[in-house]
Amino acid sequence: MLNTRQLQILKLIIDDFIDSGLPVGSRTISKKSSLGISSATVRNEMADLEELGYLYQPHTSAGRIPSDLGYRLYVENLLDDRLINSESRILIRSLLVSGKISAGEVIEKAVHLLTQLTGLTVVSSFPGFRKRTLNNLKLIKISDAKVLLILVSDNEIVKNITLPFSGTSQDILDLISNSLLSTLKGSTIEDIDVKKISRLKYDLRQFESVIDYLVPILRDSLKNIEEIEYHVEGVENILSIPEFSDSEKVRKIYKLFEDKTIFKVLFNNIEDEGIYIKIGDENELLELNECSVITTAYRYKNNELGKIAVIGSKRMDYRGIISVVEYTKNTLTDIFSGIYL
Amino acid sequence: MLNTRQLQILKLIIDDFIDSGLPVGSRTISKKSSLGISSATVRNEMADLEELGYLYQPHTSAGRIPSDLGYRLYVENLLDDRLINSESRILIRSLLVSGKISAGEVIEKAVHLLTQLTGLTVVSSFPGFRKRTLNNLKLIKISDAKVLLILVSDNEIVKNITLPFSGTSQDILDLISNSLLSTLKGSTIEDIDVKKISRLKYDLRQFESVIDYLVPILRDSLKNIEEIEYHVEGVENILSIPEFSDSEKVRKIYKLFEDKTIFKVLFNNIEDEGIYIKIGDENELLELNECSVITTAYRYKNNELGKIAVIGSKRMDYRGIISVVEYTKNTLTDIFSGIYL
DNA sequence: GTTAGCACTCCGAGTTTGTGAGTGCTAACT
DNA sequence: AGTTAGCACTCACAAACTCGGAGTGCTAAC
Repeated sequence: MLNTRQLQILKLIIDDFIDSGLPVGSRTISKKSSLGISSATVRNEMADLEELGYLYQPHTSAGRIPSDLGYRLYVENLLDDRLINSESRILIRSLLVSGKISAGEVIEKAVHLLTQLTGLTVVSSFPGFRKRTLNNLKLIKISDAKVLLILVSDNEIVKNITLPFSGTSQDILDLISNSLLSTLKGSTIEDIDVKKISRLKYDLRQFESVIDYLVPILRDSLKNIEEIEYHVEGVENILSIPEFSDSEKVRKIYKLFEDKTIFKVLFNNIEDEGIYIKIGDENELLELNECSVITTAYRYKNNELGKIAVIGSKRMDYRGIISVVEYTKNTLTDIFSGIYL
Repeated sequence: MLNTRQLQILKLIIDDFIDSGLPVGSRTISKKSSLGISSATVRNEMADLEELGYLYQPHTSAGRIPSDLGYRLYVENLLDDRLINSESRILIRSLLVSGKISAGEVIEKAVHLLTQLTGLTVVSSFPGFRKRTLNNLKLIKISDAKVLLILVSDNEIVKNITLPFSGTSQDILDLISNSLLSTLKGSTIEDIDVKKISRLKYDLRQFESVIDYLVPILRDSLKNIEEIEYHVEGVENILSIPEFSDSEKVRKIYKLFEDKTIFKVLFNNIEDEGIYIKIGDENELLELNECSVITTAYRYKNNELGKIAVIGSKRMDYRGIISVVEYTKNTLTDIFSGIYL
């Protein structure tokens, strides 16, 4: 569709705009280009590129700015090979020594690192809990009126749930814990239902009244378990996007991140480990239509996907950020595949 | 020092400035005041008040703005009786039905409510953990390589600590848990030391090698326990303070809240259940010298203090906010004193 | 002690002006 | 046919200017 020279010019314009944030004029390109081309010629090409929708002018007699379509072409065809500098590589790779800490903490660390390295806003999701099978379980007495239920899934996620539950001792709770565990171990969390729990009554007939009391509480609590855990960091970096100099817009974005339900939308359609890029209006969330979002998924124990999104200005350094995100994703996949544990 | 009329005028000026945010002129006060006083007279009084340091002019020929000293006088002597509207009262009182949920969750809910009611930034601290005595403890196997240590304090705080610990079964962990608990129950968390833990070796001679492995890990983990838990909400409301239209300042504040060590400074010197007010430069943290901070402490189980701070513009509605904060504090104290459990 | 009156100050909003970067178009050149 | 020099034109942005209004301090009279 576009000839080589047009592509070159488009790339130069976008590179320059990403760098400066100012509309790019024909003279700038003429001087930068190694084609030995005059500004007049560049102007002609620019007019064509604008007609095709890759560029636009904020006003007559201003230089050009890439449109969303222009960025799209840029990220798909005009990015140089992804490369990641060795400092970043070493930093990210340091996640590997985290065999000692929990999976959730690894993700937190990864999000923190990505925020540092990109200077942008980073969001991650951790694979679901409800569909996992139960591996361990304990009831722990906290006070006369409260008991803590600890659930451990096969993917090492731990959930603490506080239950209102009085008049029992830790010894009885231990017995109930063990019974519960032997009944439920291997079920998926979402499959745990009253029927299964009720079986307890027969195993532990001497505590029937306790069990009667516990069952409905347990059922309600299990229903309320959050499906996915999210981590967010660097929201304040939104402030450095010039489009958000208006503080009302910034507040909207903040509100957006406070309500974690929106992350479902953010990670919608991310179904493999590829790098997904959404530019401006391509984002479903219209609060983000001045942003670009780079998303990918890491593989958790070969069968589930955790997700990572980096949110920044449309003028972000796509090449650098994609490479860092990709490297982080691969590292996480490696860690969770167990190779390095 | 100041006569009644001067106080009245100062109050009118500050009320007006809090309302409008614009320098207040003599004519405005002359019209508002029920004293039947001309603007010229007000001007004379204003000149006096300025000389005494309670007011200042942003420039000649502008109206007056209260100085930090003026605000100080205002909050100490000129506030009407604190009153709280019944909707707020009901909302806050609804925290009482939270006997079912954990203390930490109650605080979170309270912080959320305060953010809603004040429209400002709210920070809270929850009483220390290290100085509490240990009430319960469990080791739970998460995977082949990881064990979760659950600690429960006498004030119902629960800590999860993941330990790298391989090659053992839940049965052995249960035995160790029980031994550990009987050894440590009643110690304060910070008093748990290697000597005490080592006693295990003699109780559980058959698992000597396991214990040898566990002790140093446990010791290191206990050292790293966070003293105090903090909750923050509504940081985005900082954006609506006009002094923070400069986005660089906002970033600084955000950075401030990311590093929770600063909360220690914030809650420094708050040692009883009174209402503390810091205005502008009175704040130790110079990032907050355009803000006012209202702080108080709720009583936790009669012997410890949790703390609450509301951070907003110097132009905040002191009366309303103080009353809401005070009512929340009292409600939390009631809840944790156990009266309503 | 209070107030009317007045000269004075100064901000801020609106207008004017000038400049520079950029454009599109045309005509000449290769 | 593609490229380029040249030129008239456009427009945003910044600096300079103008002007009205809100507010002041001071003085003199009440």
